[in-house]
Amino acid sequence: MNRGRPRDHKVDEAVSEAVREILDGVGYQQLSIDRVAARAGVGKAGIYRRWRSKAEMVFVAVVHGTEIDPPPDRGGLRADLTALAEHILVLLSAPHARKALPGLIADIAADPELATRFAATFIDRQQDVLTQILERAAARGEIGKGADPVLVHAQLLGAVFVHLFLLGGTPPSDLPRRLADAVAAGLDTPE
Amino acid sequence: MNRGRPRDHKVDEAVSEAVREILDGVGYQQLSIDRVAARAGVGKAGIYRRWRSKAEMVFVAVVHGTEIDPPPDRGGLRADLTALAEHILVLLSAPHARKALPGLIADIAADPELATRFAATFIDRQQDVLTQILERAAARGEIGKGADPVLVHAQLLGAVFVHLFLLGGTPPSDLPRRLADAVAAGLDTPE
Amino acid sequence: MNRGRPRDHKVDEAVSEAVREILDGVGYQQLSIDRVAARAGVGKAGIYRRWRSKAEMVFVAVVHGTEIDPPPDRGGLRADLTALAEHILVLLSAPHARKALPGLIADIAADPELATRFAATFIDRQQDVLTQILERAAARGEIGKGADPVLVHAQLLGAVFVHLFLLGGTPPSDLPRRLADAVAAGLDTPE
Amino acid sequence: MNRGRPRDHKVDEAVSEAVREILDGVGYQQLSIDRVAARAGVGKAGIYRRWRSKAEMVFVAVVHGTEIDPPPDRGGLRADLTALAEHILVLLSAPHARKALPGLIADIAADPELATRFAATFIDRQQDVLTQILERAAARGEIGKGADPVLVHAQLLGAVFVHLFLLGGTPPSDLPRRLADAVAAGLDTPE
DNA sequence: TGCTAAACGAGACGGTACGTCTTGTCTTGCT
DNA sequence: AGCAAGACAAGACGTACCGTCTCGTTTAGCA
Repeated sequence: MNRGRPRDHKVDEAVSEAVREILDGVGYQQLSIDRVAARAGVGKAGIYRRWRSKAEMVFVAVVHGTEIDPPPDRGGLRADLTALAEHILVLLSAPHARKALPGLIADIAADPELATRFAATFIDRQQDVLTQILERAAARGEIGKGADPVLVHAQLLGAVFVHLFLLGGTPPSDLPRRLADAVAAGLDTPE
Repeated sequence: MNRGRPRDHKVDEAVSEAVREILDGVGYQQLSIDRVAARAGVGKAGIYRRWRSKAEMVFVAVVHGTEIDPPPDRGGLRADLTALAEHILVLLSAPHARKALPGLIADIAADPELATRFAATFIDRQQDVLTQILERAAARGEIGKGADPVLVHAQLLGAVFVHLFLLGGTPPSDLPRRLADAVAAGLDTPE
Repeated sequence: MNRGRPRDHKVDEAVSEAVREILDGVGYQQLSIDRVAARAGVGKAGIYRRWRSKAEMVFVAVVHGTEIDPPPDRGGLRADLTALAEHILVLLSAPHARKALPGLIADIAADPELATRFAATFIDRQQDVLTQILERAAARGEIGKGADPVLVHAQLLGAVFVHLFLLGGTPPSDLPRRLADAVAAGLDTPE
Repeated sequence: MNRGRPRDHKVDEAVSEAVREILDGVGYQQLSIDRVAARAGVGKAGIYRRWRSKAEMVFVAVVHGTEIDPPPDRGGLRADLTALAEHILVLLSAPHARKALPGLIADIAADPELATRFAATFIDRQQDVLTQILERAAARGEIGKGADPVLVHAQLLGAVFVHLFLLGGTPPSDLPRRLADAVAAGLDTPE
């Protein structure tokens, strides 16, 4: 039996929207629960009822719905990897994500419970996709069977992350292709 | 002409030590300027006189002195890359660094002036080293001349970063070697 | 015509009991509507349906039923006044009252509507009783006719209040008698 | 040795003034620490550094400086008592006091430490004055020596309190004289 | 027996205030 | 002029209540 007044979905939406607006405006560090509540026209209790912390709230507002589709077969390893790298780059360079990610990752790293959730929703999906890509490539005979999807994924995601958040400027537009080429070249001679 | 009392080097040392102790103890987010001042037995003004922000202070205390030596030639591309990856891994997984880096990167990303300094002290050195390594390999004929040190460096650093801060656990001990192998394999065949 | 579900008397009782328990436990300031509702196993709406505020609710739970009986003639002014002072002392020093009164009076003083009600149920009764006592004493010839019941009542009630709530400790057990003596002495020479 | 920046007296003054303005405006219950800080242009920390609670802050702002002077001899018991009653009435019916006292007394009653302080600054002074008055009257032969200053004070203060805070309206202007007469009459005849 | 209306417990809603903590600046007396 | 100490204004933190509301359920009188 469902007791009590049910939660109002409008609150979730208003908060998510306010989070994105504030991220765009002043960034993650200047985003405070008070500010989000005021902007969303929502009580602070309504936020704490849903999320344990600022990081969790932003995580849901920014990362939610970024699930990757099962990757269409583009006919070859390089094309598949390019598509995946492109997808990662688009996710991470979306305006909200770009503003939120460094701070969000810092808070996630300090909160094991949230880290688990982040890994499950974000990392694992991409690794799964990569696993499929590598299996398809192996089936085609492009590469051997020993390729480690975790390592390859770390190279792709890591390289995009470094470009976006450590090198500062806009990454070169051909980054996904060049990255996919480099990674694929490292794979195609079966070890 | 130098007027007034000269700065006391003991302050710098006491602060750096306090920063490292607090990082070890409670991590970057719980480290506050007040706490550092109290722990170091130093006035807050003495800290603000030296550093503009918590991020800058921690940056100096943690990243300072991590300059990489000119890389000894280990005789081959893979060995050189393994050594570099190993170096990066050691830097990033040192206890203080591991505690500080996610938060530090977040604050750096939000502070352009500091971002420039971080890039200069940390990123550029590693890229320089990598440039030397790639030039030596090209001279040996192991690879062609077109290799992009920025991209390769992003793969190395990024992959280590992802393992340490997004995957959570301890990275496999052979990560540097496997990473170097993968990257080198991507370079072998002159494009 | 009485349509709809009638109010459940158990709610009134459960709330009154919860109020008294919480007063005994943590006092008036820590008593909140939420807490009473939770303790009584009652919805907050059920409370607000009956009382406009915490003060009103506590007022009913604590002061209710403290109506004074028509005062038996004890044969003399001093005896009558002692009985009244004793009655007031007992009312005010009952455990719940002692915990509730200072805060309750503060809230009553800030709420004119409630102040009216409090005066009618609490003050006026005592003044009426005192009026009877003074009239009986005048009829006996103990005092003249000009005695002001309001002033006398203020001395009695006020002195008890000061002892209980401003002097802190337990008032001396002979307070009612001594107070009645002093007040009677001030009356008995007809002015 | 006095280390650190000394407290700024302007803060004390600004807070006291803000407290009085807010009391005049909206009363004790609506006076919040946040509101006082904002009105005074002062940080909340500056308030909590000085006072433990709202009650303590208001107590100092409202009751401070109400110390009674050593009472001039007005030549007779009734005149002395009238002067004292008048003094008490003036103190309690001053605008700030009238707004603050009910709530303040409630909070004081719930805080033993503050109750002690309140008794010492407010009650004890008046009792001392009354003791002198009674001793002078005894020396004049107006009354006996057994008069209890505590009881007499409770009658005076209590009666004024009841008039001001329980009866609601403005007390009659001759209240001090009539009260002094009644009390004096109760003392005249040495018991 | 079914219908309607109000009361029921539960708990979410937008707000306000709490008391604490942190930030970056400022002000002492001492060195 | 640098130093340690610590006060300053500002404002965020997470919690607790406020008084209102919205659920699904229960209990009555009326049809």
